Amino acid sequence: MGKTGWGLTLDNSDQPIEELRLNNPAVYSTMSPPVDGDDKNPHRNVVNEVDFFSACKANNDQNIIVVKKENSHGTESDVNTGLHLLTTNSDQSSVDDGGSSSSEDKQGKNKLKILQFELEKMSTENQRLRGMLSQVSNNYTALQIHVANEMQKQQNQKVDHESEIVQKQLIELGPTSHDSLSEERTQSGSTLNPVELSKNGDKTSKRNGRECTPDSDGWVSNKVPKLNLPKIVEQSNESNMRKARVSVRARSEAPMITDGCQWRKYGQKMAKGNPCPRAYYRCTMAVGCPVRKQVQRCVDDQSVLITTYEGTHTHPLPPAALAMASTTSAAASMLLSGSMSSTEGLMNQNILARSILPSSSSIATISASAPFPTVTLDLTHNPNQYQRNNNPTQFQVPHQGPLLSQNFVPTMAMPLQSIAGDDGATRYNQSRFSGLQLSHDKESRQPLAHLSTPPQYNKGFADSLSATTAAITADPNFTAALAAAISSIMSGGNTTAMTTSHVTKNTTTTLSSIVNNHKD
DNA sequence: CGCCTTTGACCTGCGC
DNA sequence: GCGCAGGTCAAAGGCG
Repeated sequence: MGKTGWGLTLDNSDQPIEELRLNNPAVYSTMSPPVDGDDKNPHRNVVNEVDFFSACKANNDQNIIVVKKENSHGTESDVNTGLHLLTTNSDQSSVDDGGSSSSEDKQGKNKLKILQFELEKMSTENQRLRGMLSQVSNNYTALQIHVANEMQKQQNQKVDHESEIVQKQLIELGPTSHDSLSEERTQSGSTLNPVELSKNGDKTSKRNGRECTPDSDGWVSNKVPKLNLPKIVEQSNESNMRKARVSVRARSEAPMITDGCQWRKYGQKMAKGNPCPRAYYRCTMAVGCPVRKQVQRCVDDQSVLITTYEGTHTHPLPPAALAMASTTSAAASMLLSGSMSSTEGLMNQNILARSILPSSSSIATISASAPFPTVTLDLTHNPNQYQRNNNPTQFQVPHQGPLLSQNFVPTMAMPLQSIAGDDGATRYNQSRFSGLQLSHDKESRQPLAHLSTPPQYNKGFADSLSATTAAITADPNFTAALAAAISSIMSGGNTTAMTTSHVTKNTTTTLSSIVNNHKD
């Protein structure tokens, strides 16, 4: 993997010029052929390499001029210049050292002006990079939702196909084999006519039927007629979507975390073993949106709010809601795709672990226990403490035996965390993931109270993507993590939507360079 | 007046 | 079959 040393940090507006001087030569030393002092004319190449963004051409043209001056003095034979303007100025001053004091003043003023100009230029560049990062973030979350929807569509088609085959078999075999086929369908996890199910007194079939039939899941009203087979097939997919749950544990004094969506409370129940009632909400941002969530305080630590999301939004989401929605949607989709077979499921859980919970500082638990596969994101942990004891680049599948070691690819969990507080950087430091733990028994997972973060951190999710961007740009490590995520995803083949954007592509190049710089 | 919350009733699945 | 628990519905009331 070739290193690209784009040395600009995303939040360098306040940085001294010296840092830029140190970093920028790396860009040219790595992204363009080495420029020797007496080369014919490397500047054109340099410009081409620097020209990440078309809008930047004017600035680069400025660079050309300055670089020519630089080399014309011949004071730095091995300068890989580009933005190396300070060197130019110092060179000039050194040439004019023998002049009068007034000329020194002029030189000083010129130097100052050039410095100011350079600073402004960098600030502009930085702002543009921030904007692009924000756009990348938006694109990525949108892409996540799109992928989730596509996966759901594929599942729908698959189940529809199975349904057709079953219907053909029913026609061919006649009514006598009807019941046995129903049983087969039940056990294979495909759709089953609930009327036939009710005929079947076998308890095993009944249990399977709960997992596979639409009426078993609350997405579809219990009172909905259940005789129409195609409808049931359709509903079954919907209920499949609903089965996957994403649970978020966060400290909050508020009765409900603000995740950018509008919710309507439709019920409240006392759950067994918990003195705090469980509240049921459904999304009201669009009519018919199937997304629901349950909110309940943790029995062991009532400052911890457990929010469980189910379903996928069927409507456009505001930026503030995209992070959470895409996270839950992706988690649900991947969990569902992972439920196809045990091997595939395990594999997909690994993918899930990487794509949903990878950022390195929160506990994530995937529960495969019935009736609903659930991913739990634990945002209540102090990442610094936890990271001392857990290698953030590894995650475990306890029931699988050997430790599966993988490099994390931070993705969706970061915007999720980033909206979890008021101050971006602080929020991130307090809530970023500290590790990943996969478990097949959600009941056995105990909250780690000793790792708690201060309760004030999660007074409510700030519903601003700009806040997310601020959090990203404020922390270079976070930036690197995000860069790794995006560049990894894009280089890994998920580039269909992203490559359509020139800005996005360039930003990814930039971000991947940031990652490499951080690795160094 | 419309939206939201509250709350008791109801339905369903599951264990015994 | 019965009871329990989870989940949902819908009427009633509150609030802006």
